[in-house]
Amino acid sequence: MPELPEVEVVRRGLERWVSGRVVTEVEVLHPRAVRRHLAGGPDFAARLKGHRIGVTRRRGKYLWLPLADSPNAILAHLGMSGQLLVQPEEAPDEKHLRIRVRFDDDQGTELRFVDQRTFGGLSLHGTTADGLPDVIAHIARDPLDPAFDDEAFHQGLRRSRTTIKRALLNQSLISGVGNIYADEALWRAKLHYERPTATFTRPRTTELLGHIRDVMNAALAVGGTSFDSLYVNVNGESGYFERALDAYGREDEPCRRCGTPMRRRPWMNRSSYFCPRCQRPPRATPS
DNA sequence: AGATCGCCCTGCTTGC
DNA sequence: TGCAAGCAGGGCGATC
Repeated sequence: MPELPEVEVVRRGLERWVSGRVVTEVEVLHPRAVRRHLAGGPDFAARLKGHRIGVTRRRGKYLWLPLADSPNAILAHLGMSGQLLVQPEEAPDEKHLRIRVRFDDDQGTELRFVDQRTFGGLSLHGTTADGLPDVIAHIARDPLDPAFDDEAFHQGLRRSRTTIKRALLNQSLISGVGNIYADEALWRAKLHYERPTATFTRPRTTELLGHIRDVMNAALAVGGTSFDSLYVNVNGESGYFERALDAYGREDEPCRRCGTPMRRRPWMNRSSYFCPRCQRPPRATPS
């Protein structure tokens, strides 16, 4: 499932292949794909028609395409299974094609939103003074944002009465970290997912942030290659499927540091993967 | 008001 | 072999 690095790969692909083009027609093939656009599919389509796409932007796992000639932006979230594809117009429709956007030029390609599980979607929103779609004003900056405030994040951890993995998945504290990268970063930092955040020292927070950035940048480096090719460019798959993971999905496999079998624990209706030796649980907390 | 939990959705895997 | 349950899980709204 796409997390920050995969979404950034998609953003770059859209910047290369979609920014600057003018929309002529929008087809909404599944209402759930525009459920965040409260006025509905026909309104979504009508309000895009004739507008030029600006430079794509991203925060966390959200990306958006500002309309160059209006104060609005197309907001996109890929959810669990969403893809934004730039396809030849004559390519057959994908099985789970939800939205099609056509352009007025001679490039011969169109933008397609394809999403099997329909957790993702597109919607149109007004933007705040800094260009952010108004409905994601509560989403914190992500750790790859140059303006991310490490000290504010640390103070946020200290203030919260929660545990570290919950905090990492709280998109209003830090955005772009999902279940996979949370487990990867905690493994690298040798931290158990149930560690209380209130006792974090500044060096511990700094080290954890470093691991989060390292693992994201490594994934981005893999996914961000071969940007000349349209195919690799816009679906982001090359980075996603070849990603080397140290923790996520490695139940019963040896820890790459100490060889101890990795464990999986049910957690918040999903799973946490960790090394029982490298990542000791806090005292008086069931592991 | 901050923290937690249920729900949305489909296809693949697992187990009886 | 067939069916049902389990699992994947981000984000939002309801609830405590």
